[in-house]
Amino acid sequence: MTTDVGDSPVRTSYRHGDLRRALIEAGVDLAGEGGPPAVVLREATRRVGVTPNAVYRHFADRQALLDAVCSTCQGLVAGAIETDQARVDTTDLVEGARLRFRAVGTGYLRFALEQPGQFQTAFSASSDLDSATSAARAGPGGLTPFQLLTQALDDLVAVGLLPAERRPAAEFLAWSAVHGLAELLIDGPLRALPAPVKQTLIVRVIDMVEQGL
Amino acid sequence: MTTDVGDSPVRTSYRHGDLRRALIEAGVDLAGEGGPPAVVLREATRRVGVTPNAVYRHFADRQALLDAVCSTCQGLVAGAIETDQARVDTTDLVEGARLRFRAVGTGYLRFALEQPGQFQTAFSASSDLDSATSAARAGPGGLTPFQLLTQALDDLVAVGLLPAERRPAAEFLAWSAVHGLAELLIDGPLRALPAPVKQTLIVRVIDMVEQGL
DNA sequence: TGTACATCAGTGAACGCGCGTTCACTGATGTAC
DNA sequence: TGTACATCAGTGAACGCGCGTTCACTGATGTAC
Repeated sequence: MTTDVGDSPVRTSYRHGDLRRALIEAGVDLAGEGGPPAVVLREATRRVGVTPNAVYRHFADRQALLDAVCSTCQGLVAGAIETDQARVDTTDLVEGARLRFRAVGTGYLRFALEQPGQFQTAFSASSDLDSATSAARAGPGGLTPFQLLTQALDDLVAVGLLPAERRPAAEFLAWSAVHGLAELLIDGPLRALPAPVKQTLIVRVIDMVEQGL
Repeated sequence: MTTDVGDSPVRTSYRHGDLRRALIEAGVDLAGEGGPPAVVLREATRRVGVTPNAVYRHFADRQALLDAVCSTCQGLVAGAIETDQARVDTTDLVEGARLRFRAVGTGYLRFALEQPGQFQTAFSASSDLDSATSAARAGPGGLTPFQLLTQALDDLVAVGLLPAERRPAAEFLAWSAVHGLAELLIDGPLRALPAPVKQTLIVRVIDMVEQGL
């Protein structure tokens, strides 16, 4: 099909090389364009340049491909959170913990706005949050989005910003508020708001979580 | 097709009588079984006992039917909120306003748990929140869910429980937290939780909103 | 009160579409001798 | 180093399915005279 710059010809269609990964990547692209329902098996094969039935060498069925795509999208969310956390620059331990906690929210929401389709896919029906069986859900740092949130809350307690008795279930309170805002901003009634207003809402929701926790 | 108990025979298939309403009702049932994608035009006509193309006498296309179903589902959510608000029984004006505010959250979440598919349909992509053009979104009291929330917040301010300077955009903060919890409980990672634990989370999220606002 | 007629809500048949999946196959690759 | 062979990742053709939608039609209903 094509040849390398080097002297050894490389067939990209027959013996693809890494068709499994290529299909997942195509699926992630599709998810970005239209969420989970857009992850269409035949379309993924079209983009990779392969016959539809080739999928079945690597996945049991369409659902298995979709599951892999969901996990990968969750890993991308984790990466966005890690990026925001890495930007925190302070020597103050307490303030550092506080800002890294907030970065979970900002990273999560930033990704939701930048890649709404992939975001929705990441947290659609069938996906787990922290199962250790698959590393695909994790970001470069090895943690899933949910695990990053859990750790940030543990750090808040360790540093004295969150009373230990309020720690239980705190991840679900924080997650609810931030996830709900994401849904309203992406899909719901707030989707038409101008970007700066959206940013203001993001800050205010994270404020509310910080105070209400 | 069938006859009434009375002396006048009633044809239920030909000249249906109120096919438009019957199709919407079938659509709401379908939404309850599988959310928006389950609102399948042909299936709705099957349930009503009518030919698929009969739909086009009453709706421009499938999307128009789905829109009507979404609005109706939003009206059902409004009804659930009104029910919870009606249960508030106190002569204390301040406490009454506070409890009716919380009832917006409990009614919303109660409906989400009881009718997840209809809930998701109510607030899916294409639906508005407060447009006055359609009364279908309103409950028996004539207000949409969003309008009920807005009013409850206004009452909090009137009664002195919410400082006026914190009023702006408060509906979006409250809505985010409650809506997010609904998503996590229905569709997301919390869907397998036992019912009592879910109830505890509901109370805690509403607490968080009340304190964080 | 009776008859002629226009209306229009339904029918019946058919369409093209893209989907996921299955079948028997082929032929490049890596391995054993 | 050369040859025979098993493996298995891909092909090509086809399937049945249910969907939304369009067409020309029919016949019960309500209205005008």
